[in-house]
Amino acid sequence: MVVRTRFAPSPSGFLHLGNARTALFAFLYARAKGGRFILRIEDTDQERIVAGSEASFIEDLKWLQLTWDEGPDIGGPLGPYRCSERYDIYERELKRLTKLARVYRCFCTPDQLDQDRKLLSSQKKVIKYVGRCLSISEADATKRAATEPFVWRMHVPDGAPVTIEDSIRGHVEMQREVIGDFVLSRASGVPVFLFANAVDDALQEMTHVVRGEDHLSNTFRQVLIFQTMGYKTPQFAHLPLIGAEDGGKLSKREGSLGIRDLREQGYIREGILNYLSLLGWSPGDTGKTGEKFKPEELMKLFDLDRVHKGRALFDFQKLNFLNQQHMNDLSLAELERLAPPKNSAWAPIWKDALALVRHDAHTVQELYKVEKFLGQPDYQTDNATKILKADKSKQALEKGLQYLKQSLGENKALEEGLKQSIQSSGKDLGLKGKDLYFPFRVAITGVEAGPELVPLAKILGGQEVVHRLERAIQFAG
RNA sequence: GUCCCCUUCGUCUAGCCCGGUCUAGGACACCUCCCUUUCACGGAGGUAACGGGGGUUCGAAUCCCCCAGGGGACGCCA
Repeated sequence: MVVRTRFAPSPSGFLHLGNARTALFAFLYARAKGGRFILRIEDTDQERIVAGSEASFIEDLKWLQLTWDEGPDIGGPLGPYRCSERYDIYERELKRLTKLARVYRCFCTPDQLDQDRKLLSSQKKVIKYVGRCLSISEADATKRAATEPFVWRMHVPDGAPVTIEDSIRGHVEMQREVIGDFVLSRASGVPVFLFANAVDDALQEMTHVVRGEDHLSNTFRQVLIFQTMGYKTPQFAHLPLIGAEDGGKLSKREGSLGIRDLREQGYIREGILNYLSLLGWSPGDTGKTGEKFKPEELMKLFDLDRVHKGRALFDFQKLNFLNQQHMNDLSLAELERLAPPKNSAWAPIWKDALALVRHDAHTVQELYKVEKFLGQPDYQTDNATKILKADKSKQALEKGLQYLKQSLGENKALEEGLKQSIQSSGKDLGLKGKDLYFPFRVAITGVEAGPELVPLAKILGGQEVVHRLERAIQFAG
């Protein structure tokens, strides 16, 4: 049996941490089992479609390289892969279902249904359809259908509980009495998600349905559809939901947690994928230390039965760590491509500059902190002022500058020259350690912390280093 | 309100199905030390958890029951 999984987003939103993780798990499972991953656009409700949403999903999924084998853009043997292009199929299947189960027209207005629900709620009863239209005769219903709007409902008779054997949650069951007769298609004739989704999963031969836990209660109704229509019920896997860092709902912060946003903030796909895979799943003992996994490794290791049941809270710190780990695997050329110099004057030295700060950066964006060292240092800050105006700072810098000029005049290499100049200056004045190096560091960069001084000086060039030392001496004076 | 699901370090988790090997392991973060002219990287340590209460058992994080807390669903949304 070839495993087939799918990701079926509604084109009303965008790819965010929550649905990206769902897509990832479905994708990884298909890959781990040598199966196929399918993209289906769930656009049954035309009113909710947001322009550009589908394209945005496709772009972000492609960026993450969660590549699909069948989908709306590339087609496939069991298409179409967009719900809006499958209305004739839903119509046909609804007609078929009508002959297999008690499916009836419901003429209740939204207002009536709303009142029913309020009453039920006040009576502390299960909120479900009251069955008002169930008793309308077929003849009457047909007659009224000519002039009144109606929806199709499927009747759920009492009986044995509906059960699901979930890959993650195990055995789950629901009493039929609490399910209620549910809507299959709207007054407009368009099927609702519950029905269309089940039809699509069946006809597109999905073997595994991987989705969020928020769908769990829908699943009982869909199982009823699968069973009465003679479809093969897929294996379900309901993923735990992801919560925000503060323990609240992720949706509150959805705006800042879009995959697109993370990408713009400088997270790379390997880091995001690695982090997301660990949100609710763990590989168990892999025989190696650490939790860094490349996408290719995940495609081998992943399995649904190792998904955790409890919900996970999103944590930027771990994302940062893993992103940094994966950035370490990138070559300087790749880093430069991801973070090109913003100032064209820095282009010739940019790669060397990135090399100085690459291990310091959690994200691609953080690489740009090297700009701070390439640009003119600011001595006006409290710390810089304090260090430059300290007791022997000015003298140390003057001595150092003197040695450096001499060294450069003799055409010695800047790296060696600067190092010796600082040391000689220290010897002359009896300075060492931070008292000696901090004035030079601050003179050249403006701050006490940063990349190694000598390599940085090499990038800046002798003339620039001399210039900065002179400026610092002037400031100190 | 009703139904369903969940609950191990601050966070992500291993272990749970098949009770003892768990004085509960790993990762992130944090702290300490080493490396180092600084920060970081890297290396070595450390602090830190089985939601509560009953049972079953010689023995329970692991099995059973109750409670509490959290989440989800209850739409002519998906």
